[in-house]
Amino acid sequence: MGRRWSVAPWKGRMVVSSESERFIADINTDFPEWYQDVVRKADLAESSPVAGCMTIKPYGYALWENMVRVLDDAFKETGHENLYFPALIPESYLQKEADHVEGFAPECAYVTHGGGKELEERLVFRPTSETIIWQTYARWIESYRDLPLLYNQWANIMRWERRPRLFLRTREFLWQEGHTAHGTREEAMEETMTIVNLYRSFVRDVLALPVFMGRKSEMERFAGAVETFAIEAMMKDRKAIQAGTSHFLGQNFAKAFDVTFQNEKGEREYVWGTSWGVSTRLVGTVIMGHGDEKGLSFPPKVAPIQVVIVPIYRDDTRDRVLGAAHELAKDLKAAGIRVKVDERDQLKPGFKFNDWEMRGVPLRMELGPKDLDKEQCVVAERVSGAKSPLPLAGIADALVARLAATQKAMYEAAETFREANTKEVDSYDDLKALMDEGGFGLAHWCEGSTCELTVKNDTTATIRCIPEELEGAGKCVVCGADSPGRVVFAKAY
RNA sequence: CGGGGCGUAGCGCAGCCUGGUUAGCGCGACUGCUUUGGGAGCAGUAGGUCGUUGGUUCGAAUCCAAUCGCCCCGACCA
Repeated sequence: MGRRWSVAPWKGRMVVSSESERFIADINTDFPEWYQDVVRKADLAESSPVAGCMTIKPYGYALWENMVRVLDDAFKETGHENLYFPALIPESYLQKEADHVEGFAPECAYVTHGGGKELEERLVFRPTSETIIWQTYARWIESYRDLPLLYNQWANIMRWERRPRLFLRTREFLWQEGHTAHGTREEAMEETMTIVNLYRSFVRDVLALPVFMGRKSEMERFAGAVETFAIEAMMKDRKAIQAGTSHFLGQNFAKAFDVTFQNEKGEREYVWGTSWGVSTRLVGTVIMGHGDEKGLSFPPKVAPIQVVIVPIYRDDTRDRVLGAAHELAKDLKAAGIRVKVDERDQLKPGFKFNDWEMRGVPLRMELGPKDLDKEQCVVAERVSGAKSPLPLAGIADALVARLAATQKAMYEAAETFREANTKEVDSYDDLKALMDEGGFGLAHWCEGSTCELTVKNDTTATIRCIPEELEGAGKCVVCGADSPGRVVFAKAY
């Protein structure tokens, strides 16, 4: 898998491989390789001895943890409680909902032996927990007084994917899955929408990425759901990624697992359900949504390290500079900033600059003896590359403000990028051309599966979602029939 | 599951076609000295069942077969 690097002509020699190994592939010409490079070289994760599974390393896990913290608070604020169901599910449970089993059976992993003996009934390692949860809810729910049930769990999931990629599609991954039960259709639908809107705000305000939010077509719907809603973000290669889903389950699982309650009038009714989730795929979403030719670029709100201090010293100034760096770090920490002092003694500052840029740290502080003499430091921004001196007095407040500005700038850049690569198209030829060059195509669709499939076969692009804001009469771009609105077409992860 | 590429030191590679001393190189690691404001230099040290199994041969990293794994494209799929 050798990589060739172009010769820098003025140097008059080949850039040797030892040098180029420090660099990453070109994001514009070799996106998949770029992705692998940044994940590996930034120490986010690596693949494991078991195909398709990954070891998440501390820097990558910290990113996930930051997302988990914000989301978990948001779930609790909206009235949800956490609990935990086991990973192993009796095979027979999975069989009870017809669409569900059809959707998940091909990618299930089974436990067949335990204690040295073959099990009487195989156990499925959960590909999602609807079945075991609804089986249990049947016992937990008796009356309208037990409703709503607003539960969430943080768990690992196993789906035997055929083509795994770190964070984007792994056989084992981490996620949260909310499973709620309600007394009325309206209430369950409201819950579905509350969560998908929560996901949208999270991705916008915390991950700094704009999304399209909308209904899924019947073809793209979750196995067992009546309606699926999703948020779709654009990656730097102009492909779409589904960043979160929220499902209105209707009474499908209640009927499959006989989950009923007595209403105020004493009548038995089936309960209404929802389920919703986001996963470690969000890490991949951030990587591909913000990365550039220099590597990763993390929004301050989730960056494991928000400010890195690179001390610059010689032997005779080491103690002075390092001492000042640690004092500053203490101040920044007190101001709530996630800060790190890069004390690696054997590396030159220049190397560290590039290293932390590749690893996506939003702000870098350079601190040397000359700065200390002037009671200042030099602050460099990852996104703009701009470097400027800042007085040490009041530095914590100044950096808090810069982090906020960076968060905003990153969202705006992502939005500009998405706008530039999103087009309304009104002919099938235009749609095919756009899907070929990459980007989101907003086109009218008659809601027929035949037309949807035609597009998929011709372009490999799919309908990512059907946003409410694109409603309005028109003619289907494929067949010319009446269309209730535009939908988002794109190639997707 | 189909097409293509690849498994040699922690990482990146050469060697294989045309079998033959002790399997090389760069980076990294370790030790020492000099360095340190945009990817440091010199000297020395350690590090390998050549993915695995079987076969051909006096002799296999090299030839043959099988097998496992990784990457890309496609099919399938959150």
